[in-house]
Amino acid sequence: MNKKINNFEKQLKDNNLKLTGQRKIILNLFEENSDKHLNAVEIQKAALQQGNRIGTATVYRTLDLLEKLGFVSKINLDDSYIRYQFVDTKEEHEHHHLICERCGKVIDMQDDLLDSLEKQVHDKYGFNVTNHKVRIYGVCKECLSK
Amino acid sequence: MNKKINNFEKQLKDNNLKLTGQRKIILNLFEENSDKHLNAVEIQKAALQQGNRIGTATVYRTLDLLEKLGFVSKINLDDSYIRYQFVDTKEEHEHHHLICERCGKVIDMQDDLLDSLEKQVHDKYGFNVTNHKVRIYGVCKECLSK
DNA sequence: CTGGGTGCAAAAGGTTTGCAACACT
DNA sequence: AGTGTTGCAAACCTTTTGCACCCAG
Repeated sequence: MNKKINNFEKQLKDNNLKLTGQRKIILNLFEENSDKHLNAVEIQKAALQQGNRIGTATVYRTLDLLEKLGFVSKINLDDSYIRYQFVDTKEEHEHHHLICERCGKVIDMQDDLLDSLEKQVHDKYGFNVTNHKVRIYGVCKECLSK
Repeated sequence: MNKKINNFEKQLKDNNLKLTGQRKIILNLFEENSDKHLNAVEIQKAALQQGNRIGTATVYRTLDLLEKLGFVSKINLDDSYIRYQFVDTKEEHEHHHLICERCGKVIDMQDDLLDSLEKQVHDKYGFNVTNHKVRIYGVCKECLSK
């Protein structure tokens, strides 16, 4: 229970940083919305709905911090926002996203389907792969059945 | 020679649009820089270097237009710009990008390595794939050999 | 107590929009 | 001639920064 907060507290201490109320709130929001892909504005609104007013600059600075500490990762859905998503520490690479072109839903895809691709890219381009970001567009199951 | 401009002219006519000097200049810039991934500011500067002053709004509106007509496609390299690249009409999907984390170079990758992936995604998520965007991060051949 | 953190408001950076003048067709 | 297009400047939207005040350790 709240292992993430404890881990967070430890990492902050290790870096001479402080566990503030605002940082707790934002980390908790990510925990509660681990299926979503939040941007700064959405975080601020969500906090406000819980009765917690957090300044805009603080939200942006906290997002930077959480990313640097590896608790969230940036994702880009081409909508002019920088979005963030809770990181599952078990994942080796970032996971990927299926984006439905009808309803806009974004489905997380855990599979690491690109292992074979890395070898091909290395052989053909002499390129040493460290990570990859994949967005797959199409129509989701629900929209297909309508 | 200049098949692209002729095709462009035809498509514009079909849509009751006009072939203006600015549009020609911008399309030519894409042709001359088909290996690059230009943003609006870069286009404007490149035009100016050729002695062609084009207004900012015109650049943005022309990029929208070229994208809608299918001559260029948006690509996102996570650098806060909307970038565009000349579309090779022979390609079925957009092509993908290898991004070197040392020198920043972006290499185009024509291979459609993800055909098998589409089937897997369909079987597992009931998701009907229409397109995919892949960015692969790592270290390029030149940087590796240094 | 003291250095890191917060909130405000201003600035920055990229893109979009309104409008009068302009130029393809 | 007439409609689409341009350029300017202002507006917009998201993110960043400076600074005085605040609070966790």
